Order: sequence, then structure tokens, then C-alpha cells
Amino acid sequence: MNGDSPATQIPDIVIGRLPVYLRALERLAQEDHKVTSSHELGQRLGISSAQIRKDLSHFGGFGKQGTGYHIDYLTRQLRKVLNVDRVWQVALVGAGDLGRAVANYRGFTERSFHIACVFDTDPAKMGQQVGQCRVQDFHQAGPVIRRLDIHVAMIAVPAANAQEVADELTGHGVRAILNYAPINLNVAAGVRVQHIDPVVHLQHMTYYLSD
Amino acid sequence: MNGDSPATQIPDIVIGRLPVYLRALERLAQEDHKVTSSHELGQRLGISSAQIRKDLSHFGGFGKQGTGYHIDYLTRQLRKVLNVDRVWQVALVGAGDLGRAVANYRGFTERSFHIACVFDTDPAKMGQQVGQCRVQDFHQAGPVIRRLDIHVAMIAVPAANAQEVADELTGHGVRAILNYAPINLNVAAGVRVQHIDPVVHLQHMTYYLSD
DNA sequence: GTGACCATGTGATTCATTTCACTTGCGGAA
DNA sequence: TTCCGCAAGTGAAATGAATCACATGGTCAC
Repeated sequence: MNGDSPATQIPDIVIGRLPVYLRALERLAQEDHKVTSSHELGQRLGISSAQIRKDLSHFGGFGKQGTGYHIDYLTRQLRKVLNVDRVWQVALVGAGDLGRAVANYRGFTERSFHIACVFDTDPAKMGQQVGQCRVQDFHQAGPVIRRLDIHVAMIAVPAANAQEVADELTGHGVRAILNYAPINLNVAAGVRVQHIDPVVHLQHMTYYLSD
Repeated sequence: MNGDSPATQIPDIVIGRLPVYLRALERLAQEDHKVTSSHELGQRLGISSAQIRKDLSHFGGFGKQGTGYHIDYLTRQLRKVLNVDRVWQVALVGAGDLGRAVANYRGFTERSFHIACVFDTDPAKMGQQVGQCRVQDFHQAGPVIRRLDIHVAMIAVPAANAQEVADELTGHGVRAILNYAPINLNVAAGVRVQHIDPVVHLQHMTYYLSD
């Protein structure tokens, strides 16, 4: 129907599932599968096959009737849709325990994100090696962020400072923030924020543990 | 209406927001606020006030008309609802970079979770100090988990091993798993799983970054 | 080639969630 | 005490999402 009309406003909840599909497909590829079906994918992910088909159908027909989805092809298409058929340079703010852990995580590079610079405000930390970067002064972050053409950042500073860091970052052109601080960030329209707070997840689950 | 009927089956999506409300309330308390309103909370969280009122109303009337919510009281009530008016002992599996980072994170204790034991399978890691624990052999985890009465676990092992770890854990009575491995876990009914994968969040956001 | 089977893609339907709009009742000021 | 304003709580309405069920078209065995 839609051919590939430009921006048919696809629900955010659908977009949120695509990276999960992509991850599952990459895993299937690792296991030497060449083809999969909405049924198989759904089983692995605990999602109905109909939902997977419907989600994918927003972007056009990726599969073949009777056969399923060619994993390699679907992977490429999803990467294109998600804009991860390229590498994004990412700024990391905060070189404490958490920041260093994030910087040392090996999983980013192979999935389209490269930590290009690390900032902190603590003078004692300047110049320290963190991951592949040396810590730079956050107060001088603007020029660096612009020079490296960075639009994605991760915040790993104490909750008390996270909002001001976010304000600063967005002021320098950052439009996507992954926030590890346990606080909600308020940002201008057009800036996306995602939060990671393990305790929120844990508390979500303990609701169901009655004893 | 409902008084406090037992299990009126509250939507999971509502439960998922409660920890976020709780976190915001704890922050407000830190800032010496005594009282808040659905409007104020909503503004901070980027959620409509109506939704907050409706969510809270599932559990009875926590607020006062004309006044709003007494932060201290609401906090206590939410903790009770979420079963976090107590400390949960948590097992951590995986003592690599990621596991150590999780173990060193200071934010768990003050929000109802205590890492009580750390497991790995690598003989070289046995006995190492990680956070406040010494690494123990995962193959002997059963008795420890039972003795400490542990029902909550975090998985920080490579994706390739995460599923078997999950199977083992649930076999020993674990009913809530926070999974840091970038793979979907399949577990028996009655076991809750939450996933943390920063790349999934990043990819969700890059969809909206057109350049 | 032909037929049986399989899995996609999709309108229609059902179900779930959010928002609206209004009633109720508390608190503070005069 | 009375009045005014505010904010909670809540059915009803509107919106949004998931599921159903089927038509379509490809694949494979024989």
C-alpha cells in the first residue's frame, strides 16, 4: 500500500522494538541461520508473530511468503531504518566508577557506537585514560563536541549534576542522551532521552514477588 | 470504590511507572519539599497529571483534595505497594568488567537491594573481592542462594552463557532476573525478567536523528 | 507441471491505555 | 463561618495497540 511514503509517523513503541529485533537477528546470524520467520523470532522474544509482522510491515515488505525473512537482508534493512548503518560518535560525561565501566564496555563498537570523548569536571581526573580516551574538562566540551560532530551523549554523573550536564550538552547540539543518573531529565523538544536505572527495573519486578 | 480488594489485576505498564514516581518523590524529599501535586510530578516527569492520578488511584486514595500528596506518606505507600519497604538480597552472576561495575555501584543499597553474593565460573576469579563480596563458584550457587533466601538476581555474563545461567538460577528459586547480557532470556511462567541493554536505547534514539 | 503447504502482509476486530471533563471535598482568607 | 480556589479521584470518551483471521503468493516434493 504505502509504497515507501516518507514519514507515516510510526508509533514510538514500534521503533522501540526494532533494536530488539535487530539484536535477535544478529544473534541468529551468529548461529549460522540464514532465514527466519516471524514465528521463530516471536518465540525467541516472547512476542506474538503477528506483532512482529505488523511492526515490520510499517517499513515495507521485508519477507517472502512461504519462506520467511532472509536474515542478512532484514538485518541490513533494520539498520537502515534505525540509522545504524553507520557509526555514531558518542560523548561520555562522567569519569567516575560508572563512567569508566561504560567506557570499558566492549559492546558499543560492534553495534554502531563509538565513544569518542570523555568529560568530567574533577581536575584530578583530567588526562586520565578511560576506555580509549583521555578525560577532558567538561567546561571545554563545546568545541570538542562540535569538532567531532557529536549528536549522541551518555551521562554518568551524580543525579545532582545530571540536569545541568544535559542542558550544556543540548546547547552544543546533542540531540540524543542516554542517562545513567537516577533522575528524570527535562530537555527541549527535539531532544530524545532514554534512562537506564537498574533499580527501577528491580522495583518493577519486586511488585510481583509477594513473599 | 475498591477499598483495597486483593488483586484487581493492575496493568503492568502502571506498575512500571511506580518506581519512577517513587524515585521522583525521593528526590523531592531531598529537596525539602513536603507536599507535591500530580501536576508538579507530571511536569517533572513529562507525564500528564491525569495519568499520575489514575495510576495512583489503583491503590486507593493517597492524596488530599485541594492539597495534593504528602510526599512522605506517598513514598511510604508506594514502597509498600512495590514491596520495597524491606531489603532484598540479590545474587550477582558474572565478575567480569560489567559485573564488577554493577557490584561497585553505590545506588542499590539505599533503594532496597543488597548484593549478597557474587558468582562466576572462571577459576581464576574465585575468592577475588568484588564489591563487598568474594567471588564464589557458580556451580555451587544453589546452596548459597537457598541459604540466603535469594529470589532476585542480576546476570552480567556474556550473551552466550546468559540463558544457561538463567535456567540454573530459576532452578534454585530465583524469580526475578535483571539481565545485562544483550540477549533475550526465556524463562518459565512466574519468573520476571527485565533487560538492560544500552545499545538498544541508543538505537531507539538514532531512529529520530535524521542527519 | 501440479498440488500441498507455508508464512507474509493486512483489514477488521478486540482489547488496553490515555485523556477528558466533572464532582467532591479540603484549606485558607476575610 | 462562609466563600473561593485548588487538586484529587473517577466514569466516560477517545485514542492507541495487539490480535485475529484470511487472502495472497512463494517454495518444494513428486
